Amino acid sequence: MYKICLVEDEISLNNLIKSYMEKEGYDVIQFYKGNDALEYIGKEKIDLWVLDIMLGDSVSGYDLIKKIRSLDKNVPVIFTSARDQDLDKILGLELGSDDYIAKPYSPKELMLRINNILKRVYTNSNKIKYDDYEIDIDKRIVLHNNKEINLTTLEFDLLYMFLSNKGKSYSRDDILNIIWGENYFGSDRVVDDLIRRLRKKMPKLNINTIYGFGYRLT
Amino acid sequence: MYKICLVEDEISLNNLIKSYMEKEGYDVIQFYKGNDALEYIGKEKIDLWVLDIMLGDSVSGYDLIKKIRSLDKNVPVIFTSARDQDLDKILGLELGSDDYIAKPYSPKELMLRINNILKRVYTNSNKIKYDDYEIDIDKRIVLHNNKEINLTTLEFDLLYMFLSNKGKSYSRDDILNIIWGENYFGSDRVVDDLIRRLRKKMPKLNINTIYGFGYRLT
DNA sequence: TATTTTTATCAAAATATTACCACAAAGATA
DNA sequence: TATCTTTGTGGTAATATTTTGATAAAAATA
Repeated sequence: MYKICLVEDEISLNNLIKSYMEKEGYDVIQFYKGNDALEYIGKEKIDLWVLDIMLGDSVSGYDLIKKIRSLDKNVPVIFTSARDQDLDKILGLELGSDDYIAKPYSPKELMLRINNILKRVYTNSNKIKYDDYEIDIDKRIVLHNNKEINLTTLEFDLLYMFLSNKGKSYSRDDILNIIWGENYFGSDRVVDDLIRRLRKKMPKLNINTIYGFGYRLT
Repeated sequence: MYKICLVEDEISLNNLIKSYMEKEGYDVIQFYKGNDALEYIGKEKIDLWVLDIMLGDSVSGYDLIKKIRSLDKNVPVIFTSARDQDLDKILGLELGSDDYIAKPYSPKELMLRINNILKRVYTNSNKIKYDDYEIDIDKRIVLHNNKEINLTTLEFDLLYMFLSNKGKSYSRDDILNIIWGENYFGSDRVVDDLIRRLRKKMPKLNINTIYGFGYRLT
C-alpha cells in the first residue's frame, strides 16, 4: 500500500482529497500546517508528497521540498498552486520527479495524476525496440517474443550504450571508459569478448566490427 | 533555437509540457487536435515532434507520422501512449529516429529525452558533405546515396585528413606522419596504395596527384 | 623522341586484428 | 561455506587489412 503525505492548509479541501485517496486504497498522512509537515519529514518513508505551495504559515511548499530533497532525491512530489507564476519557481527547482497541478483542480484529476505517477515511478516502463527485441531500460530486461533474455550487468550496459546512440562507432577505448570506467587498466581484449557474449545472446543485433577501431550498432 | 511541435489532446497536459519546453528555451507549436496538426505538417520546418498516439479525433498519431515521414525521413519523433500494445505498432514502422515514452510520464523525463535526442541528432552528428558523399565523422561512416561505403581505418583516416583541410597539399611525409605516425619507417609507397584504395572506393573524390610531391583533395 | 623519374595498379605475402573457446578468477547467492 | 553466475585471460583459429615487389602507365626532362 502506498503512503501519501498531503500538505494543504484549506481544511475542507484537505479532508476531501484525503477521503478520495483513502477510497483509492492509499494510506494518507495529512497536515494542515507547513510547520508540522516540516518536522515530520524523514520520520516515515513516504511514497508520494502532495504539497500546496502557499501554506498559511511561515513554512511554504518550497521549504518542504528542499528538506524532502535533501533526504531523498527521487520521491515524487506533486505541487498544487493557484498562482501561475509559482510554476516557474517550481520548474526552477529542477529536482526529482516533480509534477504540478494548477488550482482549482478536480479531485478526480488529482487522483489520476497520482495513480499515474505512482505507477510510473514504482512500476515504470521505458522501452526500446530493436528487431524482435524489446528492451526495458528501467527494468533492465530484454524480451524476445515475450521470452526473457538474461543479460549480465556488463552485457546490458553495452547494449544500452549502443542503443542510446544507434549508428555511432565506438572505439575500444570509448567502450572501456563507458562500461568499465576510467580506472580500468586491463587489456582491451575484454571488449571483444563482451561483444561476443552479447552477439551470442542477441544474434539479431547488428553489431558491426570496424577493423582497427571498434564496434557499432546499426 | 529548436522548434518543437507538440500534439496532445489532453489540454492541461499539453499546456504543462509546453511550459516546460519553453522554460528549456524551445520554440513550441502546440496542437490539441490531430486534424489541425495534419494540416500543419510541411508548413514549417520542425526539429522534433512529440505525438500522442490516441488523439480524441479521427486523426491518430499514426496518421501524423505517416505524413511527416513522407516529407522528411529523418526528423526525430517522440511518441507518447498509455497503452503498451501501441508500442509494437509504432516500432513496427521502423522509420527515422523515433522514440517512445509510456504514459504516464513525468514532464522531466520527457524533457530529458528531448534534450538527448536534439543533442544527438543536431549537434552530436558531425557531418561533412562532398559531392554525393555524406561523411559522418562520429559514426565513422560514409554514405553515397544512402548506401554505406565501407572504409577501413586507414582509408577513413586518410579521407578525414583530406576533408579537414580541403585543398591543402600533403607530401608523402605529411601523410605518413598523420596516418601512420612518427614511428613508421617503411617505404612511402604505402601512401600510393592507400590513395589508390580510397580512389577506388570513392571515385568521385577529386584527389589530385602533385607530381614529385604528394596529393591534394579539391 | 628517347630516357629518366615518378606514380598507378595488382595480387601474393606478411602482418595485424578480431572471433572463439575453455578455463581460471572473482563475485554473488543461498 | 558451498554453489552458482559472471567476468577476465590467454591461446589459437579465422579474417581483414596492409605492405611489398613487380610491372605498366604517365609525366617530366633533355
